Amino acid sequence: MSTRSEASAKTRQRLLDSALTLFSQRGYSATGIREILQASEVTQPTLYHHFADKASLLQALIEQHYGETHHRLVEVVSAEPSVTGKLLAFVKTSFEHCCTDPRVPRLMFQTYFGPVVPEIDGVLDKLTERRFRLVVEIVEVGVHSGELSPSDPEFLALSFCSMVDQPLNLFSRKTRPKRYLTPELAHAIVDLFLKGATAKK
Amino acid sequence: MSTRSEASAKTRQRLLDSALTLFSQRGYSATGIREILQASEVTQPTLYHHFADKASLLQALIEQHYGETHHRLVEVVSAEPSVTGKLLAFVKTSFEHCCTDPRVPRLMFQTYFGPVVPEIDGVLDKLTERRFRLVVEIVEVGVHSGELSPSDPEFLALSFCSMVDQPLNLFSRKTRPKRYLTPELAHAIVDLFLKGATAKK
DNA sequence: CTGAAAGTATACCGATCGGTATACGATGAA
DNA sequence: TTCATCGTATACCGATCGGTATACTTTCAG
Repeated sequence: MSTRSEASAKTRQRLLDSALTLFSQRGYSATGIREILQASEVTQPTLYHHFADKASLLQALIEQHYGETHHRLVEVVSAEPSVTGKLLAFVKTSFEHCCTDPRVPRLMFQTYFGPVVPEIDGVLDKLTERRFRLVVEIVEVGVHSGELSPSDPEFLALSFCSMVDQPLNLFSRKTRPKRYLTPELAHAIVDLFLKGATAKK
Repeated sequence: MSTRSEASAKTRQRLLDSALTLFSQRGYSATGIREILQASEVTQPTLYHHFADKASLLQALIEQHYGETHHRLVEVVSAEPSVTGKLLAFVKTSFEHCCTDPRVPRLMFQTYFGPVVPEIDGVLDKLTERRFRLVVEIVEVGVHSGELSPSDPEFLALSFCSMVDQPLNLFSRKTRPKRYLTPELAHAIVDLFLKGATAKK
């Protein structure tokens, strides 16, 4: 049992955790390495023992959390047979992730929509595209089966993602995202996407 | 004819223009004052003659452009009698503004969604809320008249704004937003919002 | 037992940050 | 003509930035 490497991994994780907190609040470029050191109670040489530089910290965070999130997303979507079920699972799972740790989506949106971070440019685009493709695939099935109207699947997916991601982005900034990102809101979004806002006679 | 104050105003405008370009690209905190000076071909004392500090530059930019944009938005929305017409005018005008100068929405989204800028905190929230209220009012009329389904107007407005703003945010980053933010897309968004994605029989 | 890994403590590097000080040149309004 | 305004040029301030160097413990693995 290697107590040694356990402690090492714990130190590394403490660094990542502090970086996640600070990056998601103040942003990457506005967060100093010293702040991360102080928050994680680690000295500077130790940080550079675990990570090559500041950018590597951000990269490690993005890849770790994006990987976990996407894996889970594919899982729950696959488990649902119907198009409606897949869409609902997509929204609910996205909401749940945000409620579990709002820092993660906060960092993602912040890095994606915020100022360009040259060291990361491209990586985030690929990961975001992957998530978007997941929705496109769901919608394509619906269009082909005649369940959805014969619109451009890319347009439908864009609009659906917008209806999901904008609230995610907005409410991940609040102190208690759970108050807003409810299962009821998830249902309402899918319902509006499918049926529209026009009154039924 | 005051050639003197004309030149002064021109210098001030050159500073604002360079700041808008740089802030919208690299972000507020990542943009140095020296970069702005170099881009606008002005010396440091001159900058501090026109503006108290770096934050005042950002504040001036936000108030100026947000004011103009909102004024125009209220104008075109009021000119349309129907709810559908108002919504369409809202989207089209928002798109047009972005095509005219993508730096403006880029700066807005960047400042709003990006890292917190303490000097500006609160100002942007108020301005964004004002725009949101405009949509809520439109939707409320539709709900009361029976034109729209009896849902929560705040929810409908949130979803509608999401469908508009997310593409705005995404495409304002592209080199030629005009390629994406077309009148056809504006129509499609309003149509989807009203009728939903479910196939009609 | 030994030596590499993981850690602390401290000091330093060059560069850049936002902002200020000083001295002086041009110009237009009074 | 006088004088405040608008401007340039240049140098400087203290602080912080990301990152490195050095020297010294502690601890587990081979």
